[in-house]
Parts: sequence; C-alpha cells; structure tokens
Amino acid sequence: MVTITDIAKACGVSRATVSKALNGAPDISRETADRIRKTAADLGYHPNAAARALKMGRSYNIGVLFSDATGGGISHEYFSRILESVKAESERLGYDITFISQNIGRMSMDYYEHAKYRSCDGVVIASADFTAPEIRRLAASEIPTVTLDYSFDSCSSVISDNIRGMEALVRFVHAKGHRRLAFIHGEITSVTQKRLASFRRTCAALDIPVPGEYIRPAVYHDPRASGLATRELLALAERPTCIFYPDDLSFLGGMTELEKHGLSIPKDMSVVGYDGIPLSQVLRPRLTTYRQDAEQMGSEAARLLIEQIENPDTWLPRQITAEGQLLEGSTVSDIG
Amino acid sequence: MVTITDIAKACGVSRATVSKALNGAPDISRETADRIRKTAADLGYHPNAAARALKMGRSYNIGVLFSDATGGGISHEYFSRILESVKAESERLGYDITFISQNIGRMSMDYYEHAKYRSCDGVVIASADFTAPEIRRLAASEIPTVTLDYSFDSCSSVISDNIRGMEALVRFVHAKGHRRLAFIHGEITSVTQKRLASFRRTCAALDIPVPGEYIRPAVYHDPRASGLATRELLALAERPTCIFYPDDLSFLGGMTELEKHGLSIPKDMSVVGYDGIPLSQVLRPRLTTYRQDAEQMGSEAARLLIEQIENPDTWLPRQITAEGQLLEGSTVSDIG
DNA sequence: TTGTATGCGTTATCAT
DNA sequence: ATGATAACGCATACAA
Repeated sequence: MVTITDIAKACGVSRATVSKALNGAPDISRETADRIRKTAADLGYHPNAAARALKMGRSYNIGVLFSDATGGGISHEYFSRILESVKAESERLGYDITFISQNIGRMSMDYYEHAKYRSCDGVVIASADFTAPEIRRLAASEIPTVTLDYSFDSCSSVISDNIRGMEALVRFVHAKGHRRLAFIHGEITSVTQKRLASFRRTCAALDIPVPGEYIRPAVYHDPRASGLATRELLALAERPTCIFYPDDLSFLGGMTELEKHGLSIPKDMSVVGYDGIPLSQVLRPRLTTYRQDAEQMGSEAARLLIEQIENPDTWLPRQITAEGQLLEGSTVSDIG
Repeated sequence: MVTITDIAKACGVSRATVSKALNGAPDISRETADRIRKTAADLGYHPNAAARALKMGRSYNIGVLFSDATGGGISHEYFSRILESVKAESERLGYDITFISQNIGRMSMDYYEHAKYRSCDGVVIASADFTAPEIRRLAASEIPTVTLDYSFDSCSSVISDNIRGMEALVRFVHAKGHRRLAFIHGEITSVTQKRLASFRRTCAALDIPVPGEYIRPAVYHDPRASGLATRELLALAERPTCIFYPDDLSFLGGMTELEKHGLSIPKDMSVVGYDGIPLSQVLRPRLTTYRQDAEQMGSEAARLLIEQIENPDTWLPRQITAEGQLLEGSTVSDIG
C-alpha cells in the first residue's frame, strides 16, 4: 500500500506537506503541489479511509437501514429501486454506503451503535418499524438521519404522497361510475393508515358508503394473502364492483382468484393496484395503479442527508413529498 | 464516544489490559476480565471500526460489486435476492457490507482501488462485465474475491447451473412432444453462452433441428425486447411450437404479443421462462420455468468468501454450482 | 497477570 | 512556504 510517507520520500518533502498539497491547502506553492500530485498519481496513491475517518471523525460513509423484519426487504421492487438511487446519488456526491443492522456477528448493538461503530456520517432509514425504540433512538440521535415514508419532526424525510395518490385512485374509480369499493390493505403501518384514511375520507367526500366488510386486511407483496381477501369479498351477499389492492404484486393473487371464479377483468370486476411497477404496465389488461417515483425519492433522500452532513449549522429539517402519477390502465370498467 | 481509555480509567487498569480483556486474551485474570467487561457494558462501549481497521489491517467489511451498467442492477429480483442473502449471511458472520464502485465523488478509482480505500477484507462480485480489465484486476488481486455466475480460476465462485437448467427445460418440452423450439436470449454473456450452448447441445442430442431463425437476440429483463422477438417469430413461415424466454419477466412481453395475435397459452403456443421468480408462479397459467436458488447462492458466496478471509493459508479456490429446480407450470401443451 | 511503548495512515497545530 | 509533532482509538510485542 502506498501512503503519504512514500510520496513524501519520493518528493523529498515532509508528510505534512504532502497531506496539505493533496487536500488543496492554500499555503503550498504551486510547483510543489503539482509535483506532489503528479507523484501521487504515478505511484497510484489513494487515501486510506480508515485512517482518515479516525483522524477526522468523518467517514464519507452513510448507513442505509432496511429492517427486513418489517416486510420491506430489499428484494421488493419499490425498495430496491430506492436503494439503487440512494446508492447512485451518494456515490456521485462522494459517499459510500454501508448497511446498518442489529446483531452484527456475535456482538449485539442497536442501529445507533452500529452506525457509530462504522463512523457513519449519516443514515437513511428506508424501511423500518418506526415505532420501535431502536429506530427512535437513532432518529433522535446526533447522527444526521433521513427517513423515507415516515417523518420524525427532528429529521428530514422524503414521503411518497399516499394521501393524494389514494384520493386520485378513488376519484378515478368514482368517475367511472363505481359506488361499491372494497379496500384490501397491507400491514398496519403509517403508510397504510394514510392510504386507508385517504380512501375513507375521499369516499365520504363523494358520498360513497364504505361497509366494514369491504375493508380487508392482507399483507404487502403477498399475492396469496390478497387472493384470500379477494375470495372473502366474492363471498359477500353484495359484492363490490371494484377492488383496491395493497400493491401491484398483491393484485396478482387477486387476479388468480377472480379467474377461478370465472370473472373477467374489468368486465365482471374492476381492480386497481398501487406502486406502478413496470410489471403492472406489461400485464394485459394494463393495471390501473398509482406510480410512486422511487428513483426520485432515493436520490432526494441522499441529497437531503448529505446537505445536512455538510452544512450542520444552517440545516433545518425538511419534509419533501414525492408526487406520483395515476397510471390509467384498463382494469376499471366504465359503468357510469 | 466512550473508548477503551474511559474503561481503563473507570477500572483503574491500563488500556492494554482493557483491550486484552475485551478480546478474550487468555492472560487476563477471570475477575479483572469480568469487571472490565461489565464496566464496558455499563458505559455503553463499542469498538471503533476505523481504529481497529487501521491497526489490524482487517475491517470486517466486505465489498459487494454490482456494476449496474451491465444490466444486472440491484432492482432485478434475481440480483436483489442474492444481495439480500449475501447481506444476511455476512452479518451473521460478523461482517458489514459496502458497495464497491468506480468514481466515488470526484476522485476516480477503479474497483480494486476502491476496495483498498475501504480496507475491504474481501469482495463479492455479483454482477459485472467479467471481461472488463477493472474486474480482472480485482479478481487477480490479493484481495479475496468470490464471483457469482462466472469463474476465474484464481477465485472461488458460485455458479447457477445454467447448463443443467436449460437441459432440463429442453428435455421437458421435448417429452411433451415439441420439436420446433425457438430460443430468445439475453445479451451475450457467459451465462447466455452457457444456456445457448446447452440448448443447442440438448436439441442435437434429441435430434431436434434448430433453424437459425429460431434463435433471436433480446435483452434480459426487458419485456419489450422479448415482445419484439416474439413478433418476429410469429411472422415466420413455419412458426415454432414453443418459445424459450430469457427470463420470467421477459416472458411477459411475449405474453402480450401472443395475446395481440389472438394466440392463447399453451393451446396455440407453448412457452417457458427462466429464473422461477415468485411472480411466475402466481400467473395463470403458471409459467413453466427453471428456478435459480438466489438465496442459497448469496449465502454460499458469503460463506466461501469469509472462509477464505479467515483461513488464507489453507484456502483453495472452490467452484460451487447451485442446483436449481424445474417448475412445471402449465404453459407447455402436450402435443405428443 | 498486568503494564509500557509503539505504530497503523492521516490531519491539524504550531513552529520555523 | 514548509516541517516537526501530536493525536485519533486500538492491538500487540515485550517488559515487569
């Protein structure tokens, strides 16, 4: 490994001078600086992140938190796209990313401790149980933190606009003449609560009654659970005319169930999804759904975080809502 | 931040003693060790990874390489599942993972340099252009490296058994009576070459002729490209009776195109996919495909790498092939 | 069994 | 404009 000492020797200067030259300090002569930089390049020098982190207390490393337990695993398209754009934007701005977890090996630490252990300059909480004390501890700590799809008032956050997204879907379906809307929802999280509340509120505003039996619990990204909920809805004395699914993937479970009953979409039953993953748009009929802009959310989160890291004095928490977009497929019939 | 110095003061011993006690050195008395460990816990002590890495030359951090450019981005289900299991297994064994890339911020370094910069103990190359010089440099370096779906003879690797997988699919289709098989393939990579070679070889073994026009190029995970290829196949004077798609997701593009032509699956056209993602099994009809065990591959890769890191002396490169499994859906008609 | 001394690679302070 | 020196937190060879 080539270190500043090697460069110092090669150039016949002190290590201090090398360090300054490499970091563009103003008190080094033009020529010396150039000579040092050239030698560094020739020797293939690159700084040692550990030494730098130790000395400066800055690691240029940001932690990313996916608490898999909560069902928001990396392998779900929505989250993996967020991860990908957080990664891309962070790297563009000079930061690496490391996953933060609990229980690394046999030493147990919570998220906050793990982030400290790795000297993370900041943390992005992408998916987690935000009510858990370990998460709250991290969010309340001195480590700059940005949350996605949830907001603590002490942290910046990027929120997908679930309220408006759900409202747009309900209004669209209403405009097509539907008055019996069933809603299958995922695990109760703040996102779920927002969508459900928005669903109810919009229905109320449009004078659509929502019988209790039209609201069914299921699980995000679990076609089987939504298939089951679909079956229950179909068993009702008065069936809904349109079913809202927790997400696009879950809809596939419903699709199967509807086919089993010999019902065709949208002739016999209308459906809408949520997320707007690419898959939803290659299905036939194209799924009517609401697209969340995961890419934008990820890069926005990275930018917010790094801005805070680099300007701790002028920083104030900001909430950014990422607007989505209604994708008008062909799964809602016009029964007006 | 609480350091060993704080503990040393609190316990009235030297820093060295604390360090030894905490690392379970054999030459510290039972009681002192216990006392020190208790104080450490009370004070909420956790080691500083940077200091430790600097001193020991070991970071307990492994680099993961996803060269997005090559189409193997994190957001493709196959890769995100590999990532997830690499992450889980690494954490279980006491290692964090950090993404390795080129051009971090404005300083440009190649993969090898990036890994050195972060003192990675080892690297998993999950998806990359293995012919690129930067990749070869990394693989040939002194940094322990494990590759997925490609093997350098100096590195351990975990390979999905594409040869056997494709053979299984061809034999299955053949047994159903099909003799006109079309093959749509992804970008030319070593994986693609293996599948294509296996396809051709198995067809030859079964006396199935493969006209050149039945082999069509497309792009992995791109339904549109496969849709196009499908259209070309349908335009042929003599249509195939079964189409092999590059992967399950790509099949969706073909599905759309077949529907446009009023062809139903599998009555008018049989199809098979590859990957066996969950989606393929909730579609109706269920897709006939070959499941790659991404979870096993990821955790196997992590284990191989860490084994090498921790036993550099006894280590020898190993190639592990991960067996998959034919998922017999209902998209291949019996025309025997 | 415990303590002393040293250095990992870097940056920052203060002299020169 | 440049250099000597200390310090970041930790682990280890060696001394006691």
